Amino acid sequence: MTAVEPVCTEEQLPSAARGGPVGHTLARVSRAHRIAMGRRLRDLGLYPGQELMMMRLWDCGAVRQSELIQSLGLDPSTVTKMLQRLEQCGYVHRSPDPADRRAVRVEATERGQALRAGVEDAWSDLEASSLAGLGPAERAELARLLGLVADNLREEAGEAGDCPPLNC
Amino acid sequence: MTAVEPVCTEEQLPSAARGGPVGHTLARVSRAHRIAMGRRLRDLGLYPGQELMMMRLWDCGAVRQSELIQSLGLDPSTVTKMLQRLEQCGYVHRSPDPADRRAVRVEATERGQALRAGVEDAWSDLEASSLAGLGPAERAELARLLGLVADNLREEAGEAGDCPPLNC
DNA sequence: CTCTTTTGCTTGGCTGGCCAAGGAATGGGT
DNA sequence: ACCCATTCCTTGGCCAGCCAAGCAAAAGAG
Repeated sequence: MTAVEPVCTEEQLPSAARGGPVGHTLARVSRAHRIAMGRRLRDLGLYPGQELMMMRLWDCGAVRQSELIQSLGLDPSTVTKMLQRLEQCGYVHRSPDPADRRAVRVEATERGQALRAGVEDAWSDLEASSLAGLGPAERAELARLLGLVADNLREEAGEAGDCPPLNC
Repeated sequence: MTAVEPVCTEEQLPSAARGGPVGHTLARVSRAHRIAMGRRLRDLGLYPGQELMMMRLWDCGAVRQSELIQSLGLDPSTVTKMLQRLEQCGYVHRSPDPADRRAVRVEATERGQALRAGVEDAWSDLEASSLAGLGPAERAELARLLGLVADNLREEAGEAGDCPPLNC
């Protein structure tokens, strides 16, 4: 079953998107992916997007907020609000950095740590589901191509000279 | 999967995302893509997401709101609010459907039509920028693989039996 | 002809995410 | 020592997008 079924294929892309078929597909896929992830995360008590922040905290332990902002590539205000909510849920603890009174140190609480297994399962599960039918070579190729696009977009985003020390 | 390149490649993916590297990259790429698109759209007076709705209207002329919902795959409430804003901006006109007093007919105004060229340019431009360095074969492969993932996700989303008449 | 279900859309509430503006603290230059 | 630029974070405002409820009209039972 190679699924060449003439069923519904292209989801008829808008003619105005002729100039950007890949981008269009990318947008659709990503939204579906996010929704599917959100469904899994809801059972864990998280909203889509929060899991990425928690991952960073699981990896890095206590971290300055600015490093979170950097590593996630998010707007500072976004991070502030997300952390406020995560703190209110008890997943995260914030404390003033003694060495720099402007800064805030963030770390996952025990409740936050407890989410890790569930989140990892959710990601693995979704990965399996969304890549079903793709062979290892195809998966690798998809990852590679997405990486290229990511590089192009990162470059266009202005700050080409990225890749900072990342001391975490 | 070799990819042990010490450069900068992977944007060091969180270890908790090991189970879903493709999904993780997908999320990042898509966000960057959306932002880059938003930058272009702002000059036109649109917010990211709205252009997809306008495309549909450009293609279909007057359309029932429910068909918009269906074809975009969005939540009804999302569409309602987007249309309210687009209407307030004068890009869209909404009128009650005489044949079905529950329904609403939507169409692009002249001001809305006027956006078309700009949006198409924006999409083409972003497509070129984001796919720079990829050959035609790679682009096709990327589109194909994304399509497969889209199918998988659509299926998982429950309503497998989709593919409605779509009389537009 | 009435009662129930289904369809279409709206409102309210919540999150992620952006930008713009602003307030502290730090650090660099003179 | 001083002042100014930079960094770090917060607040407010706005939009896309979700879900849950709800209301009105249309389509199906009975």
